[in-house]
Amino acid sequence: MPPAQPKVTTLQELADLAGVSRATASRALSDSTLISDKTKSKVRSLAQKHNYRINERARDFRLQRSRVISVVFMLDNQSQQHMSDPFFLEMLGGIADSLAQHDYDLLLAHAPIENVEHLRDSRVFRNADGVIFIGQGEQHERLNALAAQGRPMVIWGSKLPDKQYCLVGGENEHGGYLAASHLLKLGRRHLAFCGRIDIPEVAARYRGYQRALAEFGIAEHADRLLDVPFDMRRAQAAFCGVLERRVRFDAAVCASDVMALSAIATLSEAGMRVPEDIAVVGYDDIGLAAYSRPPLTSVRQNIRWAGRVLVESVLGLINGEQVSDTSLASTLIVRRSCGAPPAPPRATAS
Amino acid sequence: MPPAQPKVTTLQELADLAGVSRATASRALSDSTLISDKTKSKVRSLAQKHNYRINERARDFRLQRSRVISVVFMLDNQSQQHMSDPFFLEMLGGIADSLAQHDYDLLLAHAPIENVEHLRDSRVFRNADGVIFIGQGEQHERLNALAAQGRPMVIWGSKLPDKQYCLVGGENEHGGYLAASHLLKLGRRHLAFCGRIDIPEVAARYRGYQRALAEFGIAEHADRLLDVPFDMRRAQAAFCGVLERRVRFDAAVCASDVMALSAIATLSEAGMRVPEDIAVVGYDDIGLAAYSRPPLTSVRQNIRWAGRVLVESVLGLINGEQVSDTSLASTLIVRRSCGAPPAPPRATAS
DNA sequence: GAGCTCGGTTAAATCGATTGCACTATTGAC
DNA sequence: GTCAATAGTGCAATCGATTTAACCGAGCTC
Repeated sequence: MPPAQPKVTTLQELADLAGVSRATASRALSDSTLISDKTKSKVRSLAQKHNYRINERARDFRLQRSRVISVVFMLDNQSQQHMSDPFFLEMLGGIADSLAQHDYDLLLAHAPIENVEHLRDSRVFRNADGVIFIGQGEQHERLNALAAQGRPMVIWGSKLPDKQYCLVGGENEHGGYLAASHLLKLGRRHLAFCGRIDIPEVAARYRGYQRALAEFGIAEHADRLLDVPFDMRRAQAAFCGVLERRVRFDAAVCASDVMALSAIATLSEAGMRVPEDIAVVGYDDIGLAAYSRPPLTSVRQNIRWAGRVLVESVLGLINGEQVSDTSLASTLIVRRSCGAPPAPPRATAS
Repeated sequence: MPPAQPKVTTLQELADLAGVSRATASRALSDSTLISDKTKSKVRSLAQKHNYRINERARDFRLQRSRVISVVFMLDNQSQQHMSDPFFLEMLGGIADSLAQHDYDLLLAHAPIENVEHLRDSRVFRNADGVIFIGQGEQHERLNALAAQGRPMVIWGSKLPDKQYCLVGGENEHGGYLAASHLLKLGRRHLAFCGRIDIPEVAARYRGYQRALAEFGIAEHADRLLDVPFDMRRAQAAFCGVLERRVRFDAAVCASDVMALSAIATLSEAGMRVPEDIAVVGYDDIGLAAYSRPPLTSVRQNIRWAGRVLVESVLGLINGEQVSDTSLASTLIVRRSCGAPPAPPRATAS
């Protein structure tokens, strides 16, 4: 039977046990050069033996840091979206993984935020060393104001003219271009764009879409810019409205996969065939995209990687490093929802 | 121009300003009965005027609490699931909302945990006042051991024999029964059950499924208990295996919607029709279920509500209250994937 | 006026660590 | 043998709050 070990929970107790001062014990554990090897090993082995674990909260308090990063999902405050889009989960997973690797915790804030400047004095900022915003919403200026105060923060979004904050984003313009030009190459000529272009990322995708149209010498059609919100239910309502207005189109570029799936469901319900009558492309390539019927063509962004970059960036800012913006590649994943043929059987050696 | 206000960041500064001691200022702000109304209002108005906000981290440190609840997703450590199931997001949202209302923060842990007992000395427990586990995985005993140490923790899952911990769960048995008996009532006779029954919740659903079969006097068929994991990709592989083995069935009860969607995709790909050839029922009623083709019939659990109950329970435990287990209702949402007719046109007054 | 009560306030300890500075002992140079 | 440099350690302040116990003055009793 091991001796009834008096639990060693504080540094003082450990120091007493080792017959040294608290200061020495602290330095021994943090491998300070001031301490002799002999003392170090004595303290450490005692710590090991008595299963002493440093009180991180006390340390963080002393060091005036929290080792917490806030993650704010900038939900559309109209749609009360409640982050139902799997995109968010992917992103959150990526961020959480990266933070864990750096020994940081994650504080989640996802209530719809009417005015991000109000966050300044809230837990989001006060209890965290840095903040990651997912999306800019329509609060570009306010984010600028926050960043101007020198708070370590990074935003996932799209580049805007007089941006002051550190930005990580996908190649939205290119993604929109990929989606549209693919449909055009397949012979579609009456494209519609679905999404709210007052959201910067969506606006960028729309610009790429426009560029593709222009390259093919096709005029835009005001009717075919459809104002569809991200959340599923409201997206469906929007598509119903489109059908009622009898807008004619043979292909749709959607700003998210959820939107695209909602479109496919609504259009099918109304008797149209996908992709024969209307080809659809989504955005994000969420897991379920491959399993919808028909499988959804989509623009893929490596969201987990994005999470990682966001974390590295905000930690860089915290450490006072020079951090530059980052852009992540987008690729088109072609599946049947836009009329592409099913994948060919396994390629044979040529 | 307002006077250049020296920033008041600590209680001491506020106290100095009010000409009282730190102790008095502290009590004034916390509305202690020891302090006269006059002093209270003086301190408070000064606090207001100089925009003083208490340092919560310092207070929490003094009070030896964290106002943080850890949420641990018990992922299947084989599948490395990375919580891609929208179910998790829904749950997380519900928990986050509730915690925010109680002024608690959320610490997210979602790495696959081989042994939950290792969490005992980790940030998950040490930096949080309580822990919520989502799912029991296969670690019932270890959860028991943790709970036995008196740590405030609540588990989302299914009731197991000698359970020691506080449990919140859905009516899994009933849910499985609902799904199976619905299919039976529609005339299906060759049911399959898809899911890993070594997971307690799935096992409970399976028991309900068995009960329904028994009520209809139908013998079980060992072949038709399909070992399908929760994650999409592996689920698909599993269904391909089932097809190769030429298992015959005309209906499937799936342990999750993601699994069901994967099933529908795989079966359709193989040339079968849903629901004509095979009817499918899912579980969870995730947002996308209604938008799949065909719309997915599913057993709905009110996940946001579940999140709320989990939070109330763990906070109750922290406050030393007597907390009892909770069971949340399950309902069947009938959609076309099981052959139910489309919803009738709007009902007219009879 | 001594002794008591009581309302209001403050001094000081405390939570568990880190770190600047002072201090001691050892060593080497002269 | 003296002095300076240096290596190793400890004292005490500090982070920003809460709370116990002590204190002080006013009012009351006897």
